[in-house]
Amino acid sequence: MPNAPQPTQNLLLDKLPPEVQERVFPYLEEIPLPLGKVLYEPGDKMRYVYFPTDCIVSLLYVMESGASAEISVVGKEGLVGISLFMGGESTSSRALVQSGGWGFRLAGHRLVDEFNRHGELMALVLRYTQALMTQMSQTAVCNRHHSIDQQLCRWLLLSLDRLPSNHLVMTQELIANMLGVRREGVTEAAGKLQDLGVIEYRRGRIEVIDRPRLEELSCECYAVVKKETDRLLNPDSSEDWFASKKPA
Amino acid sequence: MPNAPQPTQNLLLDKLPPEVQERVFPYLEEIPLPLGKVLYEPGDKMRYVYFPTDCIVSLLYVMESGASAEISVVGKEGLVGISLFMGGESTSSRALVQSGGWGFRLAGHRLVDEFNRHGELMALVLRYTQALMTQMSQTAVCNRHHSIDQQLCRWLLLSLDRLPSNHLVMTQELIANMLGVRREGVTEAAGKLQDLGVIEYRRGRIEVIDRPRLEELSCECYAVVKKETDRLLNPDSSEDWFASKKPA
DNA sequence: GGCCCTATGTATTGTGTCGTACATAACTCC
DNA sequence: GGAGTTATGTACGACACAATACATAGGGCC
Repeated sequence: MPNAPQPTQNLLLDKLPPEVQERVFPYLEEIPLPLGKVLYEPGDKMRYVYFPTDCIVSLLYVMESGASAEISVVGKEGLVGISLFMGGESTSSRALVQSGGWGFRLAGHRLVDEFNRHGELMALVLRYTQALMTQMSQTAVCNRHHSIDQQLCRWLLLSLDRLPSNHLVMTQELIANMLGVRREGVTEAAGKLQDLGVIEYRRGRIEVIDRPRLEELSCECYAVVKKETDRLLNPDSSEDWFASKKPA
Repeated sequence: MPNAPQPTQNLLLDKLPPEVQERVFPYLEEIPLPLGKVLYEPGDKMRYVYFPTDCIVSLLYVMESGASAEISVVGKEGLVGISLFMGGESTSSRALVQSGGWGFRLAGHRLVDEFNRHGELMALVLRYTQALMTQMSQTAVCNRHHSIDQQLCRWLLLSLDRLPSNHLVMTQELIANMLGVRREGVTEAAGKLQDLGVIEYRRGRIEVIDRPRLEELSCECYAVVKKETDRLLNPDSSEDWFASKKPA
């Protein structure tokens, strides 16, 4: 984990106009977000919103049986805790750090105060929320219609977009929990991708070698989410939203 | 279809404070929403929002292959066209009338104007949007983990809550399209429910006989969505939100 | 009443994933 | 370096659902 992150590494914070940044940034707290940290549980009244810079947070639902399924992921393009400004103050899902790193947190009432100014922050976080809904929708579609092989490709691509390098620190067991499938299913799918030369992995680490091929092997779900996120959050440019602040 | 619906049959419109109703209601247009009508296609810039009174609108995604999957349903508890105030102006899904009836529509700019007053309407539609997200999330979970039998129960219950009586005018083929499964799978699941005395059906019509039993047979997904919707939209009361305006 | 269209019923075969069990290999820690 | 722990590999039977094919029956329409 590189230290001393900047708030502007988070793409939402980066995009705020200077006067909003002046109001908000003094209250941001730099905070480590290690793998496995739970930002909130179902029903928890939220006290903070989190702006990831180089980590990934999964929103997932855990069933009565203990089985789980990932609903969406949040990285540097977004924020965790939308229910604070949506009005619900809690959700029925859990927010779990899936890839460790850093982020900034902001007291809930500070965010709500700025939201209530009805300015650029409000517009931005609402558009982000719509992008998140697209991701949730497509997760539902993907769970219904696509094979584990395809879903693993989608998942790797979503993760890759949110990370500064082309490797993930991640066990197959953890991926299986996210996708809501058996670990053995992930082993088999990952084995195929390795045979094809698309990824290379060792214990707890996956490196993506051939990203274009990975996109070909993925179902359409990744592209739908990516395109819609670019459209909603980066309307002025056809450029890749995630790449726009990627460190060299 | 009964005619001459009142705007207040839609629970969101009903819940608005009188002064907001006075501003908004004059611009509402009563509109028939027959089975199969498409309110918008993916990417369509929305011109109206729709407030169903006694019909059900499905938000669904249609894949390149032509296969489809329902993301969520909207009835008298909600509105169709949230992307107007979320800022995206379009979505990647299709809105299709799944059970015919009536509703009211409002020009998009009228809704946005009222939303921008930052009053009760904004708070209400944002909370509704969060409820919709819960439904989308749970659809993803349900698609991953639950059997067709369980999903059919969930789907029947979601529909029933939004309809004025205990029967649905609906072919098994249509249900299969919504759930994203084969029609034969629905036939089998419906046959089991009929054998159990939970429902009765003939060509294109399903009557729910034993709703409590249906809730028992359903997966937890229905209850999660129901409880969260009640919490978000009916915070002052522990009463059933959907039943609160149900005609006798 | 009889015809036709469409909704529903049923059967067969194939495939993907699950549940389970166990083997092997990599990394850690002493 | 060796032991223990954890991640990954592999195999086998069971099952749910898909794909396909075709039969039957309900209800509208002439």
